[in-house]
Amino acid sequence: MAATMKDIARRTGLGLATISSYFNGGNVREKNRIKIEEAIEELHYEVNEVARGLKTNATKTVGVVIPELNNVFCAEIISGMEDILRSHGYAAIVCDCRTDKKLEKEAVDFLTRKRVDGIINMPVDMTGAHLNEFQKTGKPIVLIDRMIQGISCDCVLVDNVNAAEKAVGMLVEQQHQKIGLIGGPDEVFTARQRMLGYMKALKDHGIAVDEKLICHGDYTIQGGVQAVEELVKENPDMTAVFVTNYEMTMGAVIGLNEMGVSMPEEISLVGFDNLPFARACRPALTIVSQPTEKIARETAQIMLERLEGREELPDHIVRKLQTDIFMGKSIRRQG
Amino acid sequence: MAATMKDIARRTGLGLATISSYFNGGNVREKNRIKIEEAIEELHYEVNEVARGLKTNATKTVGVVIPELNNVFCAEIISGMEDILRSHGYAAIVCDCRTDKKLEKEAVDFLTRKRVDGIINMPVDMTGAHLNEFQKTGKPIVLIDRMIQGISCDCVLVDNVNAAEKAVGMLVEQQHQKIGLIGGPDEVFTARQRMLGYMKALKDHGIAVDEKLICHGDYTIQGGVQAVEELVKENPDMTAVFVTNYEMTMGAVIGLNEMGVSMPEEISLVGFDNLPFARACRPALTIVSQPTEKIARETAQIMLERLEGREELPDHIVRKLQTDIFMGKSIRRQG
DNA sequence: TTGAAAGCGCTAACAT
DNA sequence: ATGTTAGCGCTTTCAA
Repeated sequence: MAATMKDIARRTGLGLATISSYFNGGNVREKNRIKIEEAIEELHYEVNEVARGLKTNATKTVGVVIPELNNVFCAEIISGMEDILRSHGYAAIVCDCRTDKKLEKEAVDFLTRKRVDGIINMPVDMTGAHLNEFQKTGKPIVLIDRMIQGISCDCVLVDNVNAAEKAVGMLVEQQHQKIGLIGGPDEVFTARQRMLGYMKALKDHGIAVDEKLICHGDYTIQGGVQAVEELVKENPDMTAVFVTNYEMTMGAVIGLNEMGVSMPEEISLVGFDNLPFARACRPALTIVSQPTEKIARETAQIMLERLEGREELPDHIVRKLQTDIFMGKSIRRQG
Repeated sequence: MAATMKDIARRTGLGLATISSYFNGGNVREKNRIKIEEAIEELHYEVNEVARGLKTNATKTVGVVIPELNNVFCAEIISGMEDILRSHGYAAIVCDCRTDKKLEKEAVDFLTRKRVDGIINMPVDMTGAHLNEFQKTGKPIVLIDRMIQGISCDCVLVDNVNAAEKAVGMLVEQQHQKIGLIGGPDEVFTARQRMLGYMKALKDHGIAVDEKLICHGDYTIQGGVQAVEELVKENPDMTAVFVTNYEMTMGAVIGLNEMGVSMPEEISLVGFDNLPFARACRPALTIVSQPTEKIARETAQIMLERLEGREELPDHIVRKLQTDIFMGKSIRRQG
């Protein structure tokens, strides 16, 4: 069995409170401090965070619930957050719910039982039902990427309407008129926002929205392949496509590739996310690039402030970040 | 505050042991079971796993320490493992150590304090020093992808020598002789294995190993870019390259792209990992494909057996999995 | 500064 | 089948 504080107390002849005080930054006489440190060394003592958590009602652990770890956008954000959280002594329990509402609810309940100090969630269930019970604990929730109407909590978002607008605007500037959209599932917040931006850009330039040019993918690679195939088949006059997430962008490139449709000669393309992939394509892809680093940092910081912050914070913080465009060579000037 | 078992006891008029028994599958009279369930419902009771963990000395949590979450190979494996672990009631605390030995040691100590029931590790420090203390707890360790000499524990590996041999063999069959290697850091186990396979393949076909054709990258995208640029510059007679991980494969494709070197006309290429990326390239890449799903499953299963298994297991299980080749069009027949 | 003791929420003997 | 009780390892009053 691992050594306990009791063992240290016995070995040093000191009381439990003194040892505890030592670990919690209290004042301990110099010679006792030395005795304690020797005992720790010899016994290989490591604080038992479980016991501490039970007593203090704080586990120094935050739960992270996301739709797919196996999705570069999510992985990058988690990687960044975990780094910051751990450097502040917090562990991250990551739960991948496979874009499944039932699993998402289960994950939140699971984390509730684990008594995590807070939850960071990129929500799948847009009703927020999965968070209701947890919210009653009064512990902080930070939502990433997608807002939920009914839930009042902090939120780190990306300005997706603007992102899509800029992307489609660039195509229009190059004289494209028949611009296809490979959108995401209609129930996903970001997908709706990006669709909105697409429509806004068209309308602002006096181009009519054509339903036939809009295709709802499912944010997966295979979905992107299918969508682009469908779009190309159904719209011989289409000259450009805007793809609204990374996986589908990759899928669209695969699809064009395998159909033998040349880019940008036959079809111009603006994709989403993942700079390295954009650079690896031939020709390099023009893409919307999301600030994953910044999302990670903001989210972790807000969570840490809620957990540790002394000063009063506003009721719920909403941060909206802007995207960049990486200019590749996948857009051809039309006409 | 959250409801406790005491609250349920009070509300139902039953004793603590009965409630505990209810939660742990003991026998409880039907009418009491109903009373308990009503109380749970009304009080929104959720078991406190922290308290349970303190008592049972088992946290139902496993630690996962990896070099980079932001690396598709790692992300895929974690995603798969987490799924299986959670479906068995285990949480996964993921620690990304950024390929830093110091951070890796810190992560393991951190997890030790958190009293995780076991650790899954894709090791960075090949001396295994970071695991010594944890191993003294007697709790299970499962290593992924890289074996450590000094540490006796379970291990799920990929047959990387064979993988590289097959890959290089394919190039030789197409009459390539001057085959470049973009290898990984020399201190990484898999990198050495892949290098071994490369050499073995050349020797078996009577081709002399040329140091100038070997380049050590760092397993990153940017490293791949640099490596391919160097190799192409230094070796005008080189006709093919074998790249030994996904990030560098992407980097190599970017490099060729940006140098304007055509593939496979000027340079044939065999890459590593990530089927979708291979398909998205033009032309599609021929790659070595690692069984990430299977690695995840095997690892999680071994861990679960160590944690729950009644039957006696061998001292340390070593599983070695085979790779596949995905045939793209990035190899040109030479001469 | 240090020690004694209570208690966080749960499980597991043991007794009934 | 159910109740009583001790104790997991820690923090935190309260006294000394």
